[in-house]
Amino acid sequence: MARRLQLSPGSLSRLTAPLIAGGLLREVGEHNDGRVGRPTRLLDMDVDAKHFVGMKLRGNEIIAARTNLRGEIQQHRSVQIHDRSPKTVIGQIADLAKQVSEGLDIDGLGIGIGGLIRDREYVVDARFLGWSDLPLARLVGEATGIPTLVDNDLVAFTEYEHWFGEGREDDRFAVVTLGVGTGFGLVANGAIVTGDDYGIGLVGHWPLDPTGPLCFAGHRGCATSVLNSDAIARHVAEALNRPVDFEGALDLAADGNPAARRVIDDAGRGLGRLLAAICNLTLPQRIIIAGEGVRLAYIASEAIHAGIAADRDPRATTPPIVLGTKDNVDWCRGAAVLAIQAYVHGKLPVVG
Amino acid sequence: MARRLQLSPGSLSRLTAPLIAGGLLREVGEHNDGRVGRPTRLLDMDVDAKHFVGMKLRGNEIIAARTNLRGEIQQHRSVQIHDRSPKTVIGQIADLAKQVSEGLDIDGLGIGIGGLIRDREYVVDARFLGWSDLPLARLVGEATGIPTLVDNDLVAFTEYEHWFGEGREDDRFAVVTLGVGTGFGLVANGAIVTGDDYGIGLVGHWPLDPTGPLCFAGHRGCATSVLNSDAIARHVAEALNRPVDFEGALDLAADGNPAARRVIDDAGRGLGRLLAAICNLTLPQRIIIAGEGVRLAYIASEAIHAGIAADRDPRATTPPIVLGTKDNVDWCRGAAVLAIQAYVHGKLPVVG
DNA sequence: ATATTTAGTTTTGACTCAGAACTATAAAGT
DNA sequence: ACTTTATAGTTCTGAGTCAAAACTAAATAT
Repeated sequence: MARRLQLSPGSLSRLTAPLIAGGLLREVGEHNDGRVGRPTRLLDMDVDAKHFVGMKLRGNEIIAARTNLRGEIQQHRSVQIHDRSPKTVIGQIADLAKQVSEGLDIDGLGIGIGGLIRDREYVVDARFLGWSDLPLARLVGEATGIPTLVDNDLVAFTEYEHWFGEGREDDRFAVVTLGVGTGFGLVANGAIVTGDDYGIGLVGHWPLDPTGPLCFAGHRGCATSVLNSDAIARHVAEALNRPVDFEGALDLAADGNPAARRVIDDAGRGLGRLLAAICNLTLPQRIIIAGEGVRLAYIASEAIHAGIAADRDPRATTPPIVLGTKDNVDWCRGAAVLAIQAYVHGKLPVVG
Repeated sequence: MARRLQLSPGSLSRLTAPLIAGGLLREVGEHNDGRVGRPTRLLDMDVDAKHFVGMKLRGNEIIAARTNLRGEIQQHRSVQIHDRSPKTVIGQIADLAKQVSEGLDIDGLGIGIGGLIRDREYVVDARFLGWSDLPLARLVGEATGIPTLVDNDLVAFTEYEHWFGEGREDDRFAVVTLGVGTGFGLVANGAIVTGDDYGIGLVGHWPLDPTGPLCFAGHRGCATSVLNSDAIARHVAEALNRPVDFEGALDLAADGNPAARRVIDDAGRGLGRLLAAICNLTLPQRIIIAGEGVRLAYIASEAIHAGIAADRDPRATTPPIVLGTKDNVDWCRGAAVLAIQAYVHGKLPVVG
């Protein structure tokens, strides 16, 4: 279905011709829904015409994936970080890029990092790696020969959802990630909302429960103390007086263990209040919850909706809340989208 | 200073010629900063070439103002509402429009209402007037002969700040209004953020203080119970056991009365926490505080900053907070901007 | 077999833009 | 006082884009 969005058929021919010649678009058969007349020639992007690599840097691990033009993962691999010095890590990045490319030509490399990044190039501050003021994109570009872009991992993840994920139809949506930290990303008026502070972790100590436990920084019932997977595991372990990890805590809650249920529901209610705040301030058309700890949102669904209801006007409509996977490779798709966007916009940096 | 923003001088000539001929642009002398060469011919908008009227509808009052193309007020007037039937109010609107126009040709009329408005035309729900599903813009257009647009009062106010006010340089800013209700407006990525729920009063019951008083709806320490001017006056009056109004309460706090100071500081701290939430979620470049109750923000400045600090990462930078006036006529400028925008975009509705 | 309907391409004319050529107006040099 | 130089601003020109029209292609309907 060659839908001509606001474009005359003449212009469409003119514009698609070079893309077909260049191998980016391809005719994929014909379509005729029983009506009279010549059938339409279906055009589809040849999403495998180009390849990109996305990587997520964590404190002790690099995850890498090769994707096509749509951010779909074709190959992935990870490696442990033992030495956090930029030189060593950049060497590991270059090796990993070579491994996941499998000899294919890579058009761009995107890297997502939890921290403060400037201009999709400089790591201003990434404390979990001990890095600051590092021109990472240029260094990796030189080491790999691939045009490279860097950004905050949540920016990258949000861009993925915006271009190819659950938010692709929306002009306005929010992303919340659960795990060892709580992340937030926002798209409004068709573009991601960022600022100089982005990457500090602005919702990490959001007050969720005035009667909740204290976090290390002294906030009562903040996201870190109520919602983080470590905190949840710890609270359940303390209640049961035996070691429990995050997944174990969720299992117990799902099986009806009252102590675990209470901790999980407190977390769910807190998350709901955060979602209510997001809805009240940013009026999203959709909320996407993802991250390693997303299973919490599946198990505490009722508590989440109770938390939302507590802080919203009863007349307000709550947008659909979609839950993603806990797969860590998803972060790589986000990182790859940084490169895909630069490719599409003709903004890929020149290497060498 | 004819700055050609991304435009060749040739195009600039072509584009400005019809605007000068149409009377919208005007040459206002020459300028030569001592350098060699022909001096630049300065162009300025003839802001008085067109006239607009903005009105704010409240429960018992209509405020109207005539403005120029820049939303600057040239004349204003108000009238009491005794009968809230649409027919009567529309008649008053028409009278008021005629009075403030003073015989001048009015190019557009904007109306701001606290409530749910659709398509800048329909009043879906304005409970303080008891109106619902009223095609107000069309009816007023017919009654006055002036192309008319309606929108939520906060949308209108935010658009004013966006086009001509404190936010005109920013791509991203927030507006908070204080008074008998708490209002919130957001501009992100260069455009206002609204949704179907806008107009319900989404921050009205925002939780500000877990130990605060209860509001009528049963929320502890919500914006209605902590921040509303009525609530503040009541709390001070109860503490002093004598009648006090909002301005009186502020006067007492400014003079150092401990009970008043405590109520005002609680309100300021609560407002600060709301501002912190806004900053954490929307990363504004500026926060504008206005409304009838804005004096609270002047008097409780320290408490506000303490409230912000409580809920923000210490590394985060807080944007400039600018305080507006408590003048009710400001709302009319917002309403007029609705018409100015429609005029500039060529979207003024046809009347008759 | 011909007509009709829908899809898609090529042609055409209107329009926009940047750059070049040109005109206007100042200060600086002789 | 006249010429030169620098800057501002207009008009002209050629490239590019677009929608509409004319035309070609491929299906069903009669």
